Amino acid sequence: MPELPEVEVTRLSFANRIAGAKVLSLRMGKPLRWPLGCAPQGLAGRTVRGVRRRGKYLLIDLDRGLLLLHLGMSGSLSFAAHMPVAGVHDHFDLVTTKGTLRLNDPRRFGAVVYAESEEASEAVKLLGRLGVEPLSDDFDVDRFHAGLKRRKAAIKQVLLAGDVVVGVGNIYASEALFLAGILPTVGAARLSRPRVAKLHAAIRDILARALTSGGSTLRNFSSASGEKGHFQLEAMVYAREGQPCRVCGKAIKSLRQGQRSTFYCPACQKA
DNA sequence: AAAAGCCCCTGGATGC
DNA sequence: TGCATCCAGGGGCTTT
Repeated sequence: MPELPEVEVTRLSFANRIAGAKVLSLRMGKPLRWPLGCAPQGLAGRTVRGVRRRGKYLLIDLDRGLLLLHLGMSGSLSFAAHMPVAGVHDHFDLVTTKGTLRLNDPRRFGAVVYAESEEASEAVKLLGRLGVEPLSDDFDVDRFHAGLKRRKAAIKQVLLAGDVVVGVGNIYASEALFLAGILPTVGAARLSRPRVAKLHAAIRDILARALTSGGSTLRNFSSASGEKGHFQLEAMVYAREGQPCRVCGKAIKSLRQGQRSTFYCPACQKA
C-alpha cells in the first residue's frame, strides 16, 4: 500500500506534533511481522526526538534508541491526543504525553522494531540493503545508470526491489515507466543513458507530485491526521486495464511480474 | 551475485 | 445467501 509519498505524507502529518513528547507506555496488539525486540515497558520515560524516513521505513528517534516502523501493505498511522478504544486491527499504540501514535494494520505485514541505534544489527538488517533516496541530491543519473547496468532483470522489478533506488512501489513504478516511455519488461541493463535520464526524471516527478497530492488512497490510506490522498485519480496507467490511454487512446494493458500486477500502454511505451 | 518464488495475513470484489 | 477464488500499495527469506 504505502509507497514513499504515502509514508512521507504520514511522517509530515505527525512528526512535529510528537517531537518532544515523553513515552508513557506501549500497547501491543496481535503480532506484526517481527517482534518488537525489547520489553515494551522498558521504553517508558524516554523522549521522542523526531521522526525520519528511510525508504518506506519511518524512524522514530528516542533520546536513547529508535523505533523502526513499516506500514507493510495495509498499515496506516494515526496520532491524536484522545485515541478511541483499540479496534481489532489496531496492533500498536505508542502512548505519549502529547498523544497516542497508533498503527492500524489489518494484514499485519507491517512492523515495529526497536533498535539501540541505527548501527545496531536489528536496524542494519532492515535498512542496510536500501538504495538511494530518490528525492535526494544523491540520486543522480550517473549513479542510477551504474546501478541499472549490472541488473539483467526487468526494469519494473529492479525498481520494486529497492536496492538501487528506494520508495518506488507498485503504483509509482508503473506510472514512472509510462512517463518515461519505457516498457516494464525491458532488461534494466539494456536501457540507454538517455532513457535512464528520462526515467530518473520521471521517478522524481511522479513521487514529488504524489507527495503534493497527499499520496494515493486506493483502499483506506490516510495520513496520521486522517487526510486521504487523491493522487490515484491522476494515474495514467495503474489499475486502468482496458481503459483508454490518456495520451494516445489505446487500451491500457496489464501483465504479471513477480506476482505483482504491472500496467502499461502498448503504444506509448517501447522496448 | 543476482534472480525467481514463496510466504506472511485479512478483507473486499467477483463468480457460481 | 453462501461459498470458493482471486486480488491487494511490501519485502525478507530460501532456493536456483
